[in-house]
Amino acid sequence: MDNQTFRDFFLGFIKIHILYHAAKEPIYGQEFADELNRHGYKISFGTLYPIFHRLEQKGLLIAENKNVKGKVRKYYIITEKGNEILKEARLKAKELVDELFEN
Amino acid sequence: MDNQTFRDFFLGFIKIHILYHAAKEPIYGQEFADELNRHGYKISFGTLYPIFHRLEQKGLLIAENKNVKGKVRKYYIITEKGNEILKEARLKAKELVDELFEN
DNA sequence: TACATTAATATCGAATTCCGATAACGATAT
DNA sequence: ATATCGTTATCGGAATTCGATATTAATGTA
Repeated sequence: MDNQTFRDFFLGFIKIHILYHAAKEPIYGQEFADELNRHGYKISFGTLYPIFHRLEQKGLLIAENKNVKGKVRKYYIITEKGNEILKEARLKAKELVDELFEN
Repeated sequence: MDNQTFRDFFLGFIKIHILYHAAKEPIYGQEFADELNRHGYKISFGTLYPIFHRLEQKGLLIAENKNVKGKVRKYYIITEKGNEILKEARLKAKELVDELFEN
């Protein structure tokens, strides 16, 4: 599968995963991108950061700046609203994927 | 979940579902849109038809015009390449969704 | 003090995609 | 002939995506 098709199909999944990870612990862009890379998923910062910004604007994440070894990191954690959306999205995602395996 | 968020998260899933359905039987736009609607998923024709066109251009679907009761329908079926992509996408989708339920 | 380095976020402009609305199509019915 | 019907195509504006580049702020080092 070429990269363009991959992103076309899976960028939405990745957005849900952002919520999922931000529900478990605070996350920040660089680290999240690295983890995606480790799993073979590439996403440009020019795509990733605006996604964080929009999720924040929609009230699904909140950001907090933190100084770590002199570098400013922007940690995101999920909001209550974000958690509701996450649960809903997770169920829908499961339904849709289960269907793909129905004969 | 508002409609915009929904589409943002799930349009990729829907594209995979297009391949899935076109692998089972010939599908056409109007009918596919109706079925999405029945399941509560709304997608505009201005979005749907270009998706079909691009999947065709990429060689994942092929189209065949058919006259049904005097109306021209464009039936799409999956290609061999499309089938490979579908299988790959389905596995990745399953992995990603399973992860969402870990812990 | 100045300057380079580093980890990280922000933003740019071009290309692509998405969307609701509108147009177009071609066959049948009136 | 023209109205209607089911269907596909396309329009223009908005939003998103992308790779590349700029920016930030603290630290290290000369």
